[in-house]
Amino acid sequence: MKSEANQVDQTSREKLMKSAEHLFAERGYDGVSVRDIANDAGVNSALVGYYFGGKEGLLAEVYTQRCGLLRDERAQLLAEYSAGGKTPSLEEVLDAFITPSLESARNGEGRRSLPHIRSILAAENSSLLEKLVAENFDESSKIFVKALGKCLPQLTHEDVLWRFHFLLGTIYYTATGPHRIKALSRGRCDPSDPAATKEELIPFLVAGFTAPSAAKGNKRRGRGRGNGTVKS
Amino acid sequence: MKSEANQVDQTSREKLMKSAEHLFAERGYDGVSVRDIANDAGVNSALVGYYFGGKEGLLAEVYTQRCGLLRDERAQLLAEYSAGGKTPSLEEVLDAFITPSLESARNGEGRRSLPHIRSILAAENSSLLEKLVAENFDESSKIFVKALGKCLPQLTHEDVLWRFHFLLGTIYYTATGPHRIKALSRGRCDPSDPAATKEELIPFLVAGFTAPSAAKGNKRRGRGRGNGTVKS
DNA sequence: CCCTTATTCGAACGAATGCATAAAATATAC
DNA sequence: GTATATTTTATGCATTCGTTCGAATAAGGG
Repeated sequence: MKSEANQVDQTSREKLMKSAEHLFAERGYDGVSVRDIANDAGVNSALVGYYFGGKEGLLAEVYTQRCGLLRDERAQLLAEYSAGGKTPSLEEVLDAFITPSLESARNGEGRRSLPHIRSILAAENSSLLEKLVAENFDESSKIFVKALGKCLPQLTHEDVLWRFHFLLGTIYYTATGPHRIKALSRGRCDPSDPAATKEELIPFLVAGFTAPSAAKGNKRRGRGRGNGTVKS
Repeated sequence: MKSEANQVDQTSREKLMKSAEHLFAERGYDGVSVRDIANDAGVNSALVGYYFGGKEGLLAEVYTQRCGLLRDERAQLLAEYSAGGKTPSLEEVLDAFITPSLESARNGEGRRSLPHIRSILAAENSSLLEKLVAENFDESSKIFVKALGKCLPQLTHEDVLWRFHFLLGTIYYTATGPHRIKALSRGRCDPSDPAATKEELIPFLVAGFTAPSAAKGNKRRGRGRGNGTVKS
């Protein structure tokens, strides 16, 4: 036992990052002061400047680290589904992408913090965020978009991108605003339950992704209304 | 000519609300000061206290007004689709719900501000937001959930709620984080174009909503994986 | 032991915040 | 014209913000 980050023996730097992640996810970037974070971590607030150069640096560090974990988990799951050179099914690709997002509770106790932080920053601090996203996520996204495209050869690249965008929306909203559906359903739909969420989300997404292409370039895409009308 | 809110003849109150909507949507609640808003509106900052009782009151006023407009637009579209006692199709219900969200640019020039504001508040000021949402939206949501359920009798109520939740995610994320897909597609997918977004979103959602039920109670739900695997 | 380096701490800074108040300006009524 | 009510402006206040600085403490090598 080398007492790395086992339990009690955290360095001040680690304490700060942990508290920052927690508080940023809970109250947003502008909603939390450096003093709040340092207080929650039980260290002096000047350490934020010492270790991270300032509040923004602390945020960037937290975000980058979290992104790395998430990205690795996703890549590993995708690799498992691709074992033996097999091409993963659409369901499997979606599962590999979604599962780590819903269960990002493993390391420490960080509630589903990354998507939460991410969606907060999208609004509050968009300039900094865009840089962080580009640095940490674009590459990972491209891998999954490619995997999705391989499952869906009948779609244009743009179709896949659009639907990937919608997929992101469902994930982020599930992390950000779970209260509304919980209230509407009187507690019976609980987006904070990863298993239940996945059970509902995957079939929804599979069907959405396999819908006929909507690209304009697709001259003959039969539409009219497709099967839009449901027998009622 | 009563010079209500025609064009140039805005009252200071209106100017404040307009600027507040704009700035809140752009930088978040904590990210904007009362002075910023008043400055942008070209009026004195004390008017915020005079007219709205403070910053929170201003936000509540903006949010409530915007919600009312959105709710009315949605209701009107749904009524149009229900003309003559006919039951609207799934596509039509979705269209009635989505279109006003994507095009909330009409009044003034407010970019798609409401979903943006909404998603910001979800993180920043959740206590105030939850009250506002409950006051302004729950009733409207129930109407659409009911309309959706009528289109999808084979689904359980919980299924419909879950999918409605996913639908909200796609809308909010489209309003909040359009940059990522725009960058990934090198500008060819533009979520700020309502028509293009709808053309992609509606087929995706129709397919997702008509997917077989995923409810656990539904013992016999037909196929194990549906058409999840695509011919490749 | 001393000396160097890395950390931690308390205090303070200027700037910006939300809010309240009083005076000035304008409109309205008589 | 005068008095009253409404709207706008200007200013001040107490607080909090992120950051910086110098001193105090801990750690380690010679």
